[in-house]
Amino acid sequence: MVDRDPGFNQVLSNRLRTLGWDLRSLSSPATPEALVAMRLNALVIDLAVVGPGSWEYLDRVCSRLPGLAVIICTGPSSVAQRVRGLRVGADAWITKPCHAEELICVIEAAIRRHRRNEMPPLEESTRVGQITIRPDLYQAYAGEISLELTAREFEILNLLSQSDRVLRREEIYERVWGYAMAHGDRSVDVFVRKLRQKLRTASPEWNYIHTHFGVGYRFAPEPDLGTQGADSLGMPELDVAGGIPDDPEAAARLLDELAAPDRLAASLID
Amino acid sequence: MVDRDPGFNQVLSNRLRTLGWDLRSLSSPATPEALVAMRLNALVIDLAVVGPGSWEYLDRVCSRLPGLAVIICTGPSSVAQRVRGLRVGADAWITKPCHAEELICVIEAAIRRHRRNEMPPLEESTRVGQITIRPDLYQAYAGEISLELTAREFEILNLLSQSDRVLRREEIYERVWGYAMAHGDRSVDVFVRKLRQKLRTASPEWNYIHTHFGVGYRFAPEPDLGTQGADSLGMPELDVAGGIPDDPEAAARLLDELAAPDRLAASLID
DNA sequence: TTGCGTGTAAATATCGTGTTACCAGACCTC
DNA sequence: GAGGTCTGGTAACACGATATTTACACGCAA
Repeated sequence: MVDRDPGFNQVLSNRLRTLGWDLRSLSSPATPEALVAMRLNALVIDLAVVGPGSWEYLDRVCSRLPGLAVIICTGPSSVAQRVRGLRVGADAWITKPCHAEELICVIEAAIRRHRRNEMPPLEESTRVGQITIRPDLYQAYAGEISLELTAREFEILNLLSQSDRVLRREEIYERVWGYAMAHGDRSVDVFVRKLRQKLRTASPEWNYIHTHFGVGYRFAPEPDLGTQGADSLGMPELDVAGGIPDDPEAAARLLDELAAPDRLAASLID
Repeated sequence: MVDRDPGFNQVLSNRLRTLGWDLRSLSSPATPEALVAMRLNALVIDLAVVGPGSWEYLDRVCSRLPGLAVIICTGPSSVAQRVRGLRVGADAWITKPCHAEELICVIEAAIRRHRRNEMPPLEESTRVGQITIRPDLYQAYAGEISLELTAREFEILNLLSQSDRVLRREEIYERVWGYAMAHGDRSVDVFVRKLRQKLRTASPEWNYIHTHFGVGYRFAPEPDLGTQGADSLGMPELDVAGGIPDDPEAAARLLDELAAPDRLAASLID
């Protein structure tokens, strides 16, 4: 944003920050090259700040950054001025004073247009344990060989792998299926079973999906300690990844477990 | 244009015709399907003509034709209304009365943004497998001989070949046809079949388009190992690239396939 | 009209999904 | 710790969803 009005600046930056936008506020126009370096999505500019030579400046900016959304937000103007600004390459012209919300909508509309035909954000493949998850191929691999996951299996694995928390069945169902889980539905269990089977055949010495009894499932790649290490310690390793869960119910359960250590082993069937 | 004001209509149509635009003037809103059939670049609409249900109508139009530039040109309105219109998907909101010239500039700006992203700058001929894709001729070749692709077939092939990802049908449809795919539409499947057939006759020993069940299609030229020695052996050559998998389950599956060769083709749809 | 490209409809083949039933293990109460 | 109850794991199966293919109708242009 290039603007000198402190109030306008304040209102807009507050609103945008709560929306999670990254705003840079300047009180004088930057060179087109500087704008390129900023890697902007949109530019909101008050022509009064630019002063004489506005049209030339605007022209240079628009031709240097054809993909940039340019919104002119300035004081009273004539039709001829607005026509000229739009012809030069601006995407919209807003007359001050204006509502912040309306300006934001106009910016969004301009960016939306620009974004529409861009290739979707390249989803990176992630490695977890011995498994590679490739969202671009809707598939997971152990080394080079595919796990042959179905679409739904992949979505569940992908969801689980993106979080260290314990996910309740209802949560999983709602995020994968897209609607609320019916009471008594065991679909998630069944798919977790299929996933586990395919994970086990592809990478037998690791455990990936852990059961939290009465709660849900948690994804965490862990080398399979093969049942021999646990006895020697005399007590199971207490390593709830991520510490105390955010979910108050799960936290309460954890505290219960700490208070009754004799029942701890049972809760970690993993 | 959807508007009932005769004067406004007259002025605008005169001006647009001298600019060489093709204008269709309606006095009542058309269904999204009718708009699709018109193959428009932009839609200028007075919400007063739509009456109640304007937002729903606007929503349907914008989601059905994501590539259409929508300009709302209507009487006095509140900030909330304008915000809502823009949020739903309109590109601009002009308040009547307005200057024809300014409205035209706004339309131009919206179309300009839309057009900019339409044609990928890539005009070079690319080679994939045994096929050469020539965007400048709208045609693909195997060596010197043309595949005789139709325009739509070529566009789909060109789109697929530019990405290694799995592309969902809706994605393919929207980028090739230019508007949202109707539910249950199988056009993409049919064109993929025609493409596959032409690719197979031109280059039988390669596979190009791979099906990802429940997801979509992916383009990747891969030499097709097998199917040519099959007759002499009386059994399909089982040479899945990489030989027999280490994974016991996959190996078992291969043995199953050997036992029931008639099901082999189906299992190799990839 | 004919020919061509395009899109729809229907038949078929195949695969995936989710239900169900049953069993094993875990939890709770006593 | 024993018995009852509940939760989760497993397998089989029927149904529904999805893909492929063929055939055909429509629109457009020569």
